[in-house]
Amino acid sequence: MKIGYPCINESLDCSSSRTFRLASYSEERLISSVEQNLACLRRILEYNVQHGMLFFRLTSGLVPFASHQVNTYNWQEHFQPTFKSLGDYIKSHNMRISMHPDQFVVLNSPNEQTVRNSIAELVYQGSVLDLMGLDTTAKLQIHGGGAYGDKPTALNRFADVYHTQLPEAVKARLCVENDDRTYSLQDCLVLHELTGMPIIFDNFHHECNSNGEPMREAVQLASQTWQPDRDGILMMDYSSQAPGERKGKHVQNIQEQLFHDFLAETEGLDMDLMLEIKDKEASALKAIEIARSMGRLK
DNA sequence: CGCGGTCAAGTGGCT
DNA sequence: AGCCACTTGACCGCG
Repeated sequence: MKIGYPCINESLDCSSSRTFRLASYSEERLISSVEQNLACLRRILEYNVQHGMLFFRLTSGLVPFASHQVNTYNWQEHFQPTFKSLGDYIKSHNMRISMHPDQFVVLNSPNEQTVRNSIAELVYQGSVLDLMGLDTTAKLQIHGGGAYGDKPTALNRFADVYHTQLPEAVKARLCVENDDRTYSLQDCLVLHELTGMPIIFDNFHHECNSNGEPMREAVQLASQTWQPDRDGILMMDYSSQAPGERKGKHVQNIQEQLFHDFLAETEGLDMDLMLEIKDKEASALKAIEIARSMGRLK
């Protein structure tokens, strides 16, 4: 098991997602931002290794406007050595990496332009992992998208786009994650049947939106969609409800008892855990201690 | 230098 | 009808 956190390290005084407004786009600004982002990413990865956190989600903002038409610069070539070096560091420390394209990536949108933009974004994010030289256990996770009042049709539209429009380099990394209101684990299993994509399982979304499967059974169902030699072991997002807040809001700090209970419930199941908790590495560090105390982590 | 408005992009649930 | 949340705030102009 590896444990990590997404995108941002709050202990370090740098961000790996520096950007700028579209109105102030320039090649110089782009190059300067990417340089700073990759330098910060290096520091974050080093911090993670020092603290035993071997699962990390790269921010979508590493390369500003990477999939926007304004950006015609060949940043792939310019930064290839830097990406390669980062990838070598990741591999030499046996880290697991994911990326999570944001909510604007909707493969089953009825709007063709939205689909085209979504594919361009997936190509960008996949190319970051490719440039790093990471194998296909490094994943891109997206949600099922909208239902548009007719979920079966929307699911089929997703599968059609998957088969007819996605490059192989994206398909090799793409995973679907159950979301908290539209596409439950069962819906994702349908998508898995239609496409072969593995399912990234989110325990908190499952608590918000499911068909009643007990947590252990749900983890096992998702785990079965991962081909070990192609995909690696199950990736999971872990979180819990912020007490007193509206349903679906992520907690600020890890609730240690709930995390302990989750590990007890999933004993013997292999997975890597991404802690989607607001305070980032602070909770990831606590989670690592708990997992160690339960013999789930060295 | 701190604050508030705004920023490439989508969708659905809540108030 | 508009706001909010979502895996993640950061930028920019103004006082």
